[in-house]
Amino acid sequence: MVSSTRGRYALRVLIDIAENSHGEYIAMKDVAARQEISLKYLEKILPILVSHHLVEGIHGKGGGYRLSRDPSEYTVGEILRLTENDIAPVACLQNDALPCSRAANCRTLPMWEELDRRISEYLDSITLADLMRSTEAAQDSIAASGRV
Amino acid sequence: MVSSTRGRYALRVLIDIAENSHGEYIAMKDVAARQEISLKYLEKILPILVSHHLVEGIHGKGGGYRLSRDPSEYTVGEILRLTENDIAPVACLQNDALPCSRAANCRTLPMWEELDRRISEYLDSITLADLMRSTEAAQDSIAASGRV
DNA sequence: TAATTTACCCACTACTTTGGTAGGTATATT
DNA sequence: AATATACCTACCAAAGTAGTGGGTAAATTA
Repeated sequence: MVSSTRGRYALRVLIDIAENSHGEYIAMKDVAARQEISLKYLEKILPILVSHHLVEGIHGKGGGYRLSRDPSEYTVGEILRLTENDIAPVACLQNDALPCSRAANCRTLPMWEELDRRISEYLDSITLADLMRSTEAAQDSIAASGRV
Repeated sequence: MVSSTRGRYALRVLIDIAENSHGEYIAMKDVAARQEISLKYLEKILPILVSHHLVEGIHGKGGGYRLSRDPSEYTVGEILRLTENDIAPVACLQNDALPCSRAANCRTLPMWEELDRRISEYLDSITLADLMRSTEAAQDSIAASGRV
């Protein structure tokens, strides 16, 4: 699994903040309701985003979170690398992997490396701005209208 | 994780059989020794390959396994789909996934679908024959020789 | 026929990750 | 002072991973 709920929820939260805010702070209570994600679980994900300066949070009434940058300046790859343990497709390519004594003669390693490269390349090519307002339904309606 | 040890070992076993056999049966004891994988664990993986007719096994002295087809007729994607629970990069695209009520409005689903498509396309484009004799070392020596 | 070698089968276990929940504290606003 | 919010720590249930142990069945060889 490249992405578990933690990474996927992180993406959805950031998109929700981007879509519902124009600089003001958004309460997680509202995001949780809109995204149908438990508030308690969101509270475990947000500190990761705060500590890496993807969002800024303020306490107290009227508080919440806002993005630190423009949506076009976040890539999906960056967000997943922070929230997932590792996005490598196989254990031997994970950051904490022990060196493998068979690596130099491994018949499959070059393939895994190329797959890893392709996954990263794709995820790094997509920004939060690309994801905003993007849905299957929207794409279908574009297709139906002939605007393809 | 796209591939756990089960799928990776399955690939290595099939490559080992392909490289060390010319039609005769190869004992798992020997594959286990060459690949440094526990024989007991291999014995859990092979029945999966037998039941899907990727290999044929015979009992008794001189027995073992051999490939059912030419190495060029196995794709990595096919092998991993049999040995891994699922190679989808996210839970909502797995075969046994429950329908998601948010799918039509999900901002991230099209991206996950495209990622899934790219992973499958790549893994389906590589055959066992491609992997045989392929190593980093071999690629390095090709590069060093200027034969790139 | 007996011994040996191999595939094959079933039960069990230790460990890690995932996806949460519970209950509270700190901080800011009204 | 009351309220609303972020933030923190601990805990838990379920599932998946990566095995091990202890056999049985079938084929070959001596």
